[in-house]
Amino acid sequence: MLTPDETPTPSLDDPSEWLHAAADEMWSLGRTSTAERVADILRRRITEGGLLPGKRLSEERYAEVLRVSRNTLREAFRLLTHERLLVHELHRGVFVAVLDESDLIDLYRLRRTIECDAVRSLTDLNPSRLRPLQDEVAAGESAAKRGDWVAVGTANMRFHRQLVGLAGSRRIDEVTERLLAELRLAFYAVASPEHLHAPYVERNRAILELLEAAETEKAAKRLEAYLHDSQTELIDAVRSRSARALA
Amino acid sequence: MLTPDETPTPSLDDPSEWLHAAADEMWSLGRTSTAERVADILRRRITEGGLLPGKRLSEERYAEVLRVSRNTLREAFRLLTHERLLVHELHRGVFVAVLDESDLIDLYRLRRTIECDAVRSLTDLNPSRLRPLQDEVAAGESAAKRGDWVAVGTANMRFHRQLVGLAGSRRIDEVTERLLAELRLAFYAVASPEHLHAPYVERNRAILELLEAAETEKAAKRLEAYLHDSQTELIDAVRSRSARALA
DNA sequence: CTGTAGAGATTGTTGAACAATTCTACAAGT
DNA sequence: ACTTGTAGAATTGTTCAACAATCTCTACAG
Repeated sequence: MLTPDETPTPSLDDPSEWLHAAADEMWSLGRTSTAERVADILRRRITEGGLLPGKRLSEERYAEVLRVSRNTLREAFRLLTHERLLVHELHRGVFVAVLDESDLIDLYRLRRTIECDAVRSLTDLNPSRLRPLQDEVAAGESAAKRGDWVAVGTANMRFHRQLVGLAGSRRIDEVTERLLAELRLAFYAVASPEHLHAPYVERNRAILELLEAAETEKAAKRLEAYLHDSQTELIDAVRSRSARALA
Repeated sequence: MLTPDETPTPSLDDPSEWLHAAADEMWSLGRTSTAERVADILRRRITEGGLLPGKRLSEERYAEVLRVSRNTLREAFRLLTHERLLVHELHRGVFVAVLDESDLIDLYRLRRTIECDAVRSLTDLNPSRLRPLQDEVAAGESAAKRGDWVAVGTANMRFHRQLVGLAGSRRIDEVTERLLAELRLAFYAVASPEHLHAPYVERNRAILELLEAAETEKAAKRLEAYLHDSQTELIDAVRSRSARALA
């Protein structure tokens, strides 16, 4: 992982605009702690690409705009740091995490073991439990048809989350959750989600159909190939993007 | 996971004693943040069995004895909460985590996939990298010979951490780290570590020797059996312990 | 151009205060 | 005996202001 020093900190985000709407939401909705609500807002802002990797988040500024104390904001920062969306450096502050190529390789490495193992564990699965997967595949296909590539991306994420969820392990779900959240950082950092997500809509369907036919081993193999290809595509995209950034 | 309400909160820990020594350490050593140093102290206290599962940690009391502000202490609590050593309940405080049987099953489930996959990935491994494993096996054997079962337990933990480390993945290492920390909660909650750790000293050696012979698949199979047996033994131990607690 | 000193800015930590919520104990009713 | 309700105590949640510790950046000397 690159430290924020090495990146020319793209600072395209002006909190004074979008945060006002969010600040209202803060105090209307919510039965959780204030820190968690702050974290929710920032998390969404990060995963939706509003806060770019490398950006430093000033305590003073964000505390003021979100109208919470610095202590509470720091609490929210801790939450997001643990989710790896932010990185914290002593006496320097928190930054939106920056993933380099080795991070992507590492993430996919873990993702392959977790997801494939989850699929392989699905012996005699009640077909009704595949329903959420079917829904997500359908959502992805319809989104692709109307060219909504952001929706395709989220449907894809949800498909894989549901897939792992079939294994029925709380901790595996959690690891997957964090994994995908971190990966999203990279997805939103590349230019065209279309090229990145399009081919995987039908591959998800293929995996689903194998599961419906109770061909777990074949499904796992397909998934492994899927993840391999996805990894190389994403890395290529990030590479070409950083090449463009240098030019 | 049981909520603290359901357990008769074993409250055998008196901070006023052991914490004074720790409080000195606080301000002598350390180049990290105060919160992290506090977390280190509490973590060690928990994983070494001084703070029993279910125990509630009062903010006021611990802040006073450790001589840090409540805000800083809460930051430390949050660190440990994310490591799953503590659980936080809104407006009720933090408690040392309590693992039930389903947690143990879940932990071992994840542990099997992670560790076995790590071993299976070890094709053409440089034999010199097995050195740390050999050291830990030796440490375990010598500790067993002199009856130091706590040392056997830690050597065992370190062996498995090193084993996973051979895969060379930062995130897999992290998941393993958290996994083993959480498992230690259960290990220290049972009475006799001897019965629990003794048989695994030689099983670790067997796995090591298979790796030395480059028999990765056989090693993985052995490891899987190891983890299966370890799981049932641990669960039995916890069961008999809770049965005793009821009597 | 390089290195460094010092001023300015930012984070780290504290302690006190008050609000919000939970816990405790006891009284009343069934 | 058991539940229910309700004050009051105790504890956590959150804020604020201040200061300490550390980093960053500018300006200047070499």
